[in-house]
Amino acid sequence: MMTPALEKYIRNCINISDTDLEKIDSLFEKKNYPKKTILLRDGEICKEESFIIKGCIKTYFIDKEGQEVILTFSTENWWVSDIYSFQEQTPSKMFIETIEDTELLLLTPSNKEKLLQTFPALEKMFRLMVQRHLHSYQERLFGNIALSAEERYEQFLQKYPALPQRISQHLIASYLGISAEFLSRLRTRKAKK
Amino acid sequence: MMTPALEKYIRNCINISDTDLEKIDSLFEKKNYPKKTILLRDGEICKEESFIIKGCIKTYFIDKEGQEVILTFSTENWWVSDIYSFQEQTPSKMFIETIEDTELLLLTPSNKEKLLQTFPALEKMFRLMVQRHLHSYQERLFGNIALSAEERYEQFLQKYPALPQRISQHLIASYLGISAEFLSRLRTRKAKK
DNA sequence: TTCATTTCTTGAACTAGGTCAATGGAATTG
DNA sequence: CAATTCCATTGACCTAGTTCAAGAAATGAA
Repeated sequence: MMTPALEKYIRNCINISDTDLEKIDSLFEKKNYPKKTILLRDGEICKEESFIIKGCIKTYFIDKEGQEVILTFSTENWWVSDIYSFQEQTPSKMFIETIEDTELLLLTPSNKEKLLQTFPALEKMFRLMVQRHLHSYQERLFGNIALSAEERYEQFLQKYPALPQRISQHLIASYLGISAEFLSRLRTRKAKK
Repeated sequence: MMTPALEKYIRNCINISDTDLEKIDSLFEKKNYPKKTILLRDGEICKEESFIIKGCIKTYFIDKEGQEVILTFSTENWWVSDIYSFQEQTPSKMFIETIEDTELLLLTPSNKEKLLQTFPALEKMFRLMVQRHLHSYQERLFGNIALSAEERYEQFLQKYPALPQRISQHLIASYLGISAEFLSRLRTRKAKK
C-alpha cells in the first residue's frame, strides 16, 4: 500500500490515479535509521533523494576549525539530499545526518529516471522541490546578512515552530550562525519580557 | 544569425545542429538597457529569464532600514531572473537592476515552453542553471556563517576576479554583508602586506 | 538509584565590525 | 567648466556577539 504521507504530498502537486500511485510507491525503498546516522559525508556521492516519513535530519558543512555549520533542518514530508551531488553524481562537500530515529523513502537515480519516464507529470513536483530549496536559501542568506541574531532566532521559530522541542540549542545556534552561549542569553532576555 | 555567446553556452551543455540553433535564437528577444535600469522590482512578476551578452547586473533585497542587500552579481554568459517568480508567475520579493549598460537575450515563459517542447534536450541546460544557482547560494550562506569578512572578501575576489574593476566598493560591501567603511579598512590592511 | 555525560546558563573580558562625522577625489550634469 | 553629487578613506567611539571558564540542570545508562 502507498505510504500515506507520500501519497498526500504527491496529490498536493499533481492529479494521479490510485493504480499509478502504487507503481510509484514500488520505486521507493523504505528504510529506518537510528539517530546520529550519517547518511552522506564530505567526498561521497549522494546516492539517493529521500522523502522523510518520520524523524529529523541536519545538513551541514564543517568549517576550518572543525565546527558544524548547519544549512538546513529537514523533518516530516520534506525531501532531503545534496541535490547537486545527486543530479550530477559528483562528490558532495556536505554532511547529512539524522538527529532523531528516522524513517525514509529512498529514491535512487535510476529509479528516479524510471519514475519520470513513466510519469512525466512528476517533473513538476521535483522542479518545485528544487525551487523551494533555492527560495529557502535565498531567504536564509538575506536573513543572515540583514537581520540581527535576535531577529534570525524569531524567524527560525516561525519557520520551524515545532523544532525547538525536538532538538538541542547548540544545533539551533549553529543554524543561526551564533554561539550556543549567546543563544542562551537571547532566550533569557526574551523570557524576561 | 545566432548570437555567438549563447551558441557557445548551449553547445557547452548539449549537442545540437546549426539549423536547430537558428530556431532557438528566434525565440529570444535581444534588448539593450542603460545602466541603473530596474528590470524587476519587489511585487512584480518576473516576466523573463535573460541571458547576459554584455554588462553587469545586481540582484538584491531591501532590508527594513531601506538598505540594499545584494544576493548576486551577474555578468556575461550568465542567466538572470527570479527563478521562483518566473516559474510560478508569482510576485517577486527582489530587485534586479543593471549596474552597467547591458545587452540581454530575453526568454518569456511562453517562448521557454515552446523551446522546451521543440528541444527537450534543453531541459538539462535549465536544470543545470537552477542547480548552479542553488549551489552558489549554499556556498555563499556557508561563507557568511563560517568565514570572517576578510575571508569572504578573498572568496569574492576569487569568484569574481574581474568585478572589482567594474563596480564600486559599496556594492561589494553590500554583497559581503559589511559596511563600506570596513571594506575600505580591509583593503588598506591588505595593501600594507 | 546512582554515576556519568551531555546540555544549558551565567559572568568577565575581549574583538570584529558598525556608526557617525569629516575630508579629499572622481565623476556626472546643467 | 563649474557645481554638485557620489565615492573612498580615515579617526573616534560604540555594540553585538565571541571566548573561556565554571556551575547547574537535565538526560541517559547500568
